[in-house]
Amino acid sequence: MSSEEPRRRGRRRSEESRLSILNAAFDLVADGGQEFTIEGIAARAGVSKQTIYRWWPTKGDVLLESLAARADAQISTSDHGSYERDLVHFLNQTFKLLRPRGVRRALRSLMAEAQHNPDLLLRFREGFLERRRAALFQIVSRAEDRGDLPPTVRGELIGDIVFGVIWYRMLSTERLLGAADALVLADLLTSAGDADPSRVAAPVT
Amino acid sequence: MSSEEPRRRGRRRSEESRLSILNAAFDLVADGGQEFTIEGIAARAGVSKQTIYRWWPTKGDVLLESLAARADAQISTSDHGSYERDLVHFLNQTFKLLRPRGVRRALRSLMAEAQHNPDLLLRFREGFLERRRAALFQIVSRAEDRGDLPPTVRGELIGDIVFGVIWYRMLSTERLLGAADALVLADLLTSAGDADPSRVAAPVT
Amino acid sequence: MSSEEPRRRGRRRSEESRLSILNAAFDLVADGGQEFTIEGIAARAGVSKQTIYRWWPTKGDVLLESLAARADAQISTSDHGSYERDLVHFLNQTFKLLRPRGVRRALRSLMAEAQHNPDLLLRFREGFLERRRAALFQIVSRAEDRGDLPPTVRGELIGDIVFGVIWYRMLSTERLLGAADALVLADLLTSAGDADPSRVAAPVT
Amino acid sequence: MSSEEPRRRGRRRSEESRLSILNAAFDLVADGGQEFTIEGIAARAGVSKQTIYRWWPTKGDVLLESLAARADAQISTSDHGSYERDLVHFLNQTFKLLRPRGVRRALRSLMAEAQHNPDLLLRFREGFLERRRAALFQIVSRAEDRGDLPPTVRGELIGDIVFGVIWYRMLSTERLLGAADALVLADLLTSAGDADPSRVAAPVT
DNA sequence: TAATAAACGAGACGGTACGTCATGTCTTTTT
DNA sequence: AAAAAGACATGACGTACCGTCTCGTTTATTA
Repeated sequence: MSSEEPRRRGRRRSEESRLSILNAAFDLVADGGQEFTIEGIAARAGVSKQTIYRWWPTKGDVLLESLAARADAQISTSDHGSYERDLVHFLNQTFKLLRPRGVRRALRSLMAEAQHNPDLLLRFREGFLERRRAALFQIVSRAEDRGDLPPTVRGELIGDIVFGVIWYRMLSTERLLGAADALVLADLLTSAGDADPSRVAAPVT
Repeated sequence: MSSEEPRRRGRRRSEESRLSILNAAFDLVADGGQEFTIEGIAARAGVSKQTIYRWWPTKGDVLLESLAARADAQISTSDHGSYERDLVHFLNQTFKLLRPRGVRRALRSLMAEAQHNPDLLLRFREGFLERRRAALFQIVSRAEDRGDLPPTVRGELIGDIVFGVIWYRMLSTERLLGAADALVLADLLTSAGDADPSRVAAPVT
Repeated sequence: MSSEEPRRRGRRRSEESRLSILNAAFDLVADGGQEFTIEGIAARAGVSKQTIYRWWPTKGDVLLESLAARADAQISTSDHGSYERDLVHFLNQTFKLLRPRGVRRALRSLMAEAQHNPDLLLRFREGFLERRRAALFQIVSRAEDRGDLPPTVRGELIGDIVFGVIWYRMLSTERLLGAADALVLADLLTSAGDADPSRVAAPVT
Repeated sequence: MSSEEPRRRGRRRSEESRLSILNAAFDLVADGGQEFTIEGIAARAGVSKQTIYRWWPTKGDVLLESLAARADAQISTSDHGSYERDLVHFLNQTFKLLRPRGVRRALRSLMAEAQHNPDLLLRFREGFLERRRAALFQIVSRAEDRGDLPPTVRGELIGDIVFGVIWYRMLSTERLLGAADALVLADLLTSAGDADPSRVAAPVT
């Protein structure tokens, strides 16, 4: 166990500062007032700017660290017996995470930051987007093992559709995704795509 | 009828300035050097800042006007005989529009701008996103008229999937969408989706 | 007689505009709010900027024209029998003209404008300052004719002292000059200054 | 005793920046090219605008600080045996200080600035004008002690006349004051003024 | 009575400087 | 060391005026 890095010299990094920075960053962006700036974070966290710069390359990275933890903690990929039921469960968990306005604002802000900083985009992808995809693919490969996976919609496209719809909605409107959307999406992804025109879809808003 | 605005008094707006501002804005953001600023646009267009502020509320709106024109001009929704063929054609045209790096950069930048300015987001939605959706829905309603539209994927979800995939890809990676993706997507959207015909889709919110 | 400029073609200069510009300029500067700008004058006078630029080179000149008229109208140099009485009368008239805060503000503003525009300073000197001096020198030369003029204080120095004190007070404080000051100043300028002619001037550096 | 400010925390004010700002301001205004602007000062001093705004409320205050130092350093009020000799000495020193065109330009510019900013005028008065008057009054009170002071010209009027003539000349013309003017002025101020000793001077406000 | 011409209001234009804000770096003192 | 405090150079922001330049309209003089 122990061993743990050879115990560096000097004062140790303040866990208190770290946490108050992460919280300040999230709170500021969640509140929606536009003062999401390094100076604003420092002021709200009661911390010097230098302390932020010492540990994170950009304010986007602060946000990223803050959000990645939340997502990992709140979305499971447990087995519910069938591909479709797993999917519905996954989607509902995800939609629930996105219910608070502040969370959506934070994610939108992070995605926006990443657009004019390629390095941050990379870290965002690896530290967040790909982890969400990996979670989804646990479900997919379990379905594959079960022989549950339909032939039409496979591979990366599944992730592109699921997260595509989620992000597109989040970025372009304030309209939330809900349980009904989870059912329709799961249905689409599990249907074999082989012709029984007798079914009638429900009317869409 | 006529109507003909009553011919206002003073000097008229300079069409030359207007165009050079739109082009300068697009060029700057397309070049990727991060100097996409009002001052940069003004300098490159040979125009005073005030002239920009007089006609557009934010630099995002300049970009929006510049991009909306391009998209309208380059994507048609012509009839190719079947829903699937129409879709493939639409998707390929769209993917082609997005081929140049500069166009993608401009769209990503605009989407990013819109994230911290709700008013701009509104204008972006109405002036761009909804117009793209409307184009797609011409194809959809033609399919409906033909009796070509499968029961599973209908209504707003079609747009959410199509544009969701496109935007998600564009915002999170540099990987282009191509002809193969067009076929798979079109196939998905046209398949009846009835592996388990007993299921009934729940109503969508 | 007549002669009268050969009567140019076209519309004649609008006396109404001219007056409302002069008044607007004076009022703005007298009110003390800092909006003493060409645009402000135009707006308040209900006139276009071009009309101001057509007839005056700078806003200082507008003010100059406005003030010169007032001074000429209100200060006479009538004969009151002695040099000293003429002086006292002249000073009191001048102090009275300067009593309204707005007049002082306008003069101060004009003097200030003239400091960073040599051409305007020239016009200010000729159109205002020298005219005030000339008025004073009517009194002085009348005294000379009478044999009333003391030997000590003569020539330009008289003007420098009188207007020096007036302007210095006006520019550096809000303290008004009054009747008592007129008496002391007149006394100083009329005293022979010959109590002890044996005095020797000190060596000059 | 000591008192010694408790040694504040962060980085200390840069004396180098302070001095180059003061010099840049003076040089710019002395050169007469009209680019006496905050941006110009910053550029010439190799300093950011923010650093100027941090320490001085207006560019006039920069100039004031620059000029006050010079005047304090160059004008003494040493004892030359008599009131008149002291005065002549004081005047000649002052005239000498004003000999360089740049110094006059700077003072005129400062006086002009102060005219549309009452707060600056206050600081100008206390930080400059009143200090010059105080210097002069050292001479006057020494004369009083000696019994040297003539009855006619006393109190504030002395300062008003001396500085009135100086400023009026400086603001309204380019004609320099010289040794001859010093003699005449000193003579005027030291003459007993008793052509008609029966008259009594009125008290000055 | 038509043509010509100057002056007018309105208002857009290219500019310059303003004063403010946020960035990322650096320096000093404290823990 | 690491932290808080805070000064620094940089650079963009959005605003205010500057002086110039069209426009369409009005008023006068000349043909």
